[in-house]
Amino acid sequence: MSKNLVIVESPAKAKTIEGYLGKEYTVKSSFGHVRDLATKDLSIDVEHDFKPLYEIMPDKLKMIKDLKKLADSSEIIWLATDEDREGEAISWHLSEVLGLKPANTRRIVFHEITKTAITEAILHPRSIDQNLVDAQQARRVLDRLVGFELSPILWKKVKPSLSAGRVQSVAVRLIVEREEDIRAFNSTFAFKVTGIFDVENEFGKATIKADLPKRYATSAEAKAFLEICSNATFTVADIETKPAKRSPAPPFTTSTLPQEASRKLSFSVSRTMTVAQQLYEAGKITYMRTDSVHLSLTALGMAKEEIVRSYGQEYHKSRQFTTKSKGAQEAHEAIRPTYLNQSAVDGDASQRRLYELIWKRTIASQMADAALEKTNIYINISTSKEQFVAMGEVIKFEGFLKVYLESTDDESEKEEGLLPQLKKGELLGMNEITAVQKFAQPPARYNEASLVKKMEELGIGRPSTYAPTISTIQKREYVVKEDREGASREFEQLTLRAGKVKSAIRIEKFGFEKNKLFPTDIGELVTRFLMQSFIDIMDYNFTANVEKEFDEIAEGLQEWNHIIRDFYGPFHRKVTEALESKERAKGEKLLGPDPKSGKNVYVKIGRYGSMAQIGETESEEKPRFAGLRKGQSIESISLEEALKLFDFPRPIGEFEGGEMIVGIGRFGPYVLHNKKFYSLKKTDDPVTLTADEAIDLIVEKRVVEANRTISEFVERPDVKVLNGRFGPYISIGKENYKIPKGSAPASLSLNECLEIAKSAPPSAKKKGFVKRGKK
DNA sequence: CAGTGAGCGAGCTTCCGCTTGACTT
Repeated sequence: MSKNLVIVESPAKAKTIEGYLGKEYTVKSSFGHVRDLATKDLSIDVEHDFKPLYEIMPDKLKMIKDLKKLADSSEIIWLATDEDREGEAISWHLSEVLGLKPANTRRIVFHEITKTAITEAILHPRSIDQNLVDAQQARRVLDRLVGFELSPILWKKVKPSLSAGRVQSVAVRLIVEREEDIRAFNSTFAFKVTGIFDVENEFGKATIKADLPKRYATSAEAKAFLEICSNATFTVADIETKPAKRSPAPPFTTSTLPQEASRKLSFSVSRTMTVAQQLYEAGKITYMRTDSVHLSLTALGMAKEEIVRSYGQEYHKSRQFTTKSKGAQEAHEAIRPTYLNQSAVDGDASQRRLYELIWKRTIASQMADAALEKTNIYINISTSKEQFVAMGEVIKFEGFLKVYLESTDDESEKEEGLLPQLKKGELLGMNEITAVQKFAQPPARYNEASLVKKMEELGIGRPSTYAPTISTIQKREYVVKEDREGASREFEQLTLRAGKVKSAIRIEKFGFEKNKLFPTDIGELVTRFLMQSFIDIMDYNFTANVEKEFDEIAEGLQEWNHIIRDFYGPFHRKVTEALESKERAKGEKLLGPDPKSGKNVYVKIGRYGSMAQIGETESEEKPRFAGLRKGQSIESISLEEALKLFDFPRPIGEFEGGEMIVGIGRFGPYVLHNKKFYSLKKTDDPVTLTADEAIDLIVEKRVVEANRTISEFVERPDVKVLNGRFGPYISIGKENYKIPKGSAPASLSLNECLEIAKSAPPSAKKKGFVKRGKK
């Protein structure tokens, strides 16, 4: 048994550190938090200074038992959790549950995982900072109070199983409000004039493209301008060149990495985080959940060496960036390769690509500025006071651009290249001038990565929760991520060529969206509901404001339960008020009368989601109901579309003596035949589906079913080897089992199947192990 | 997996932040 026990948060870190410390030290990890508020009810004694009721998390019980054994037999216990609020709290909870004594307990922190940093930390231990721990308790208690008092209001007043919280509700609000802005957006237009001119001088022949800074509001004005140009001469009025520089972006954090991985690699936020985790565990990159852009001295040194070696001294420039985001805690470094001389790693394609991105970004951040030369050429029009301007950009020294350039979300980036050589006063030949009707763009919808960016800006959520929060608001069906078809519109293009102005009407596509976040009916309804009664919690600055209070607790200027008391009083009154006074929110909307019956047609939110209704709920005669289909919403559905929903179920013919009926169910449109259900394909339309198409569906499914069974056993009809979505598996009754690698599924005997089932680990679906956010 | 929606009432749901696996049909 070694003399010293060191406890860190992550097992990967523990492994590395153990190597640095030698055999006098055993290094273990806590796997994050070990104790939390009990899961049942509030678990906060509101009457007695908000005393929290803590409980060891069920999946940590065994680990704590093992740690306790080790701690009891060690001379000194070193608590080396992260140096931030949550890390301090983990150390405190550990010392409580392990029964550590101050005499032989040391709290240490280090900022980078190197032998020097760790030995240095061991030389300068301190004790647990109770103020910082209290700031964390305040954070934890506040989140529980908000979440567990708001959610039940939604269950009663909107729909069961909904949730609300300090972070998720504000994230949903961002998406709802962006959608409202887009709906309210009035697309104005203006005519943009561009000229193409011919150049012919001692440097050769070329063309030059130049824009008119002035835009014209109407087609008539644009046309008048082109006509003025038709017999004008064009001369170079002025040539302006000025040097410019461009600097590299800071190294990655948990917010910027998914943004770039989304833009450059089309990764979702969760995929980026999963792959980054794999790289971290393989020792390839530093920790991936960080809000810091700081690089260690070791990293700076490695970067310099690599850059000088590969590109030369003049490409290197040492930079240290400072973190600007609200509420950053900086317990870690920026995300960077562990070894900067490795520009590539082994692994699957995702790992290699993400690593390359991280490597380039880190290296570029330590490289020299790019030197540019910007050129503006102004072109006079003999018949007008307006001027055309051509803009060009030439790279004089690549600097960091040799390695990496950050992308932007704005796709309409200007390409500014090299301009032909010209002289002041030179005459240009007019090739053509166009005036194109350009529509203004509405605000852009969020995608996952840009939502993370916005949340970081507002200080909402933490690096470890960005990805889970995004999946929570989708699982609760407040938000959907999807593609939407755009629409087409006409625009006018006027062209001046050979002295004549011609007008053409063209068609452009616009509004196409891919993988964007849209609010659902329920998301909009819940946001509206919470905004009415809990505007302060929905405020974009709520988190930033409470963070200031937590900081005061951390500095010892305030008692944590006083802060909570001041918050809880008014908050709880509003909760009671909302429960007593507010009506059930249904988001009901009247679409108009049903032409057949004359009764009103409504859309509203019911227990199972959005639905349409014909007739009144209060009337003697029961109303008819029909669920809205996927992609339809209360906000956008028309009366005609709503009425179509009542055409189901619809008989469409017979097959093998049984009637076929098309219907729309919870899982989308289907055909019912002989008590069996057949889902329609995405391309099939339930309104127009014919009997022949339905028969195709039935036959097709039968083929799949026939291929599903690999083997059956006469002795045990409940045991089967089947083909599933994830490959072959064994099904016994209602349980399914994985087939171990190396055994051929088709040749498994009944005994072998039963053996596999027996030795299989127990199902993880037991209570208490269901992951957050999953249903 | 499969067609609900009124109202009654049982018993359930829910937060954020720190960490990894286990395992899906």
